[in-house]
Amino acid sequence: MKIQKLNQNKDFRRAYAKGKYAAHPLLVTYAVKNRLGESRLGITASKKVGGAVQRNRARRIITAAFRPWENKIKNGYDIVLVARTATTLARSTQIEPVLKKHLHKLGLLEHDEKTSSVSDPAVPQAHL
RNA sequence: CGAGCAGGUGAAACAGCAGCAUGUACAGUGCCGAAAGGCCGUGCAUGAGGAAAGUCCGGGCUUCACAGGGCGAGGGUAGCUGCUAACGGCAGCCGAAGGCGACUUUAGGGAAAGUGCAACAGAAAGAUACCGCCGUCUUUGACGGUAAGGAUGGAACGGCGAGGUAAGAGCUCACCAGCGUGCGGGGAACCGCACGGCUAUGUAAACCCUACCCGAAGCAACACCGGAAAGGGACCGCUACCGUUGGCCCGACGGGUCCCGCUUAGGUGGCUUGAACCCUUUGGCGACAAAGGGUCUAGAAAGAUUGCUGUUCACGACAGAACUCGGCUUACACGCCUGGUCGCGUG
RNA sequence: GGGGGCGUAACUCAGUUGGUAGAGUGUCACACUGGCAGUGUGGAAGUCGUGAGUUCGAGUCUCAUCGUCUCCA
Repeated sequence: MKIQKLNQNKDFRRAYAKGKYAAHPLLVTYAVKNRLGESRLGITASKKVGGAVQRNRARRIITAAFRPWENKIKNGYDIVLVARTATTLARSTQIEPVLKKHLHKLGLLEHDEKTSSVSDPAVPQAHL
């Protein structure tokens, strides 16, 4: 199942206002049901994250972390992934467990196998 | 060897796996569509910067306005000569300031066209006598002369010395500074010399004057496709039926087709071959120009070179194209190259 | 991507031709009251976002820079 892109401002605002969310210093995930019969994904990095270089990097890391889960998402959801300041300093391998935990918590995976609770990875420090 | 000056250049490298965008080739009688075309797969090629940034200037391009010329308003620039498509940019030179020097910095036209302002202080801020000095008289003062001295200030009829005088003063003279005229040099800014009257404060990044330049807006421009709801025009019909107005009749409106058209969701183009880049030669002090040869080098639309692993080193700064080009300004870890200068030592 | 504005006391704002920076609210002290509120009197509080330049002298003029708001689909 190919995930569509979410690009309308009204859809983002609907996700923030009505959706369920899960938060972590590296990533915030919002999810809300839509009536399209397919799922859509939006990734945002606000100006608070940094300049264009930092925001592009944050988006790329989150895209890379999301790729393994792309085919396992339930249909009919709008998902919004929000980058934070610490995301710029992280690696995609550190983002992925956070995303997995969030997807489980929000019930977005098709085969909801019972996983052992994932421990939060440490937030990277600035000098790394 | 040390210190310092100027210019140029690079912007970590390599390998493996996975992945993204564009172009191209091939394949499936695959999927969507009336069609044009789009989507899906595999291979190959290409894929951010010196500042891509700030948006401070100047162009290309597009739309609107506009016959041509003049005057005015508003804005900009300001030594001279050149370079350039153009510029407020660049090069060389001149003047001024700084440095032992290599060299650096410089909004650097006009204040005798006019107006304004110069707080406080000071007698007085281009016009003047407060104290002082000198002279005269009707002598606790008045009048006249005087800018050498005091005091105020950022700035006070140029500075300093000598002569001169009642005391003084470019009144006279030497030197310096400034202004004007003449001669000589230079392409010009300007420089040098001579003479003259001895006078004019500062501010034009205050108004202003002089010379030159400028139509406005910007790719979210604009063009095309498409065209919801309302509206306008033309034609058809003016008959039947229905509704509204009306007590009723007549009449009016609501009808159909075509065209125009504001705004709006969406799509396509604009979108990358260009004052382009690289090399060589020639001309020029240089900016740059000319000739010859070679190359095609991002073009997205929520927005593309990234994730993970490994190796090496100098251990990686500032930072991400969005129509495009030439500059300026600002940010920045380090490395390399070239040419001058000063000091010390040795020959 | 491209236009336009605004930064002054803790807060909200004034500040005409450059010449000692003000107002209201708040805050502090004192007085009126037995105490509080309220009123009155007096006081403190400012690198004028930052850095250069012009000028004798910049909140004001010029340039650069930082932050913030807003408009254009």
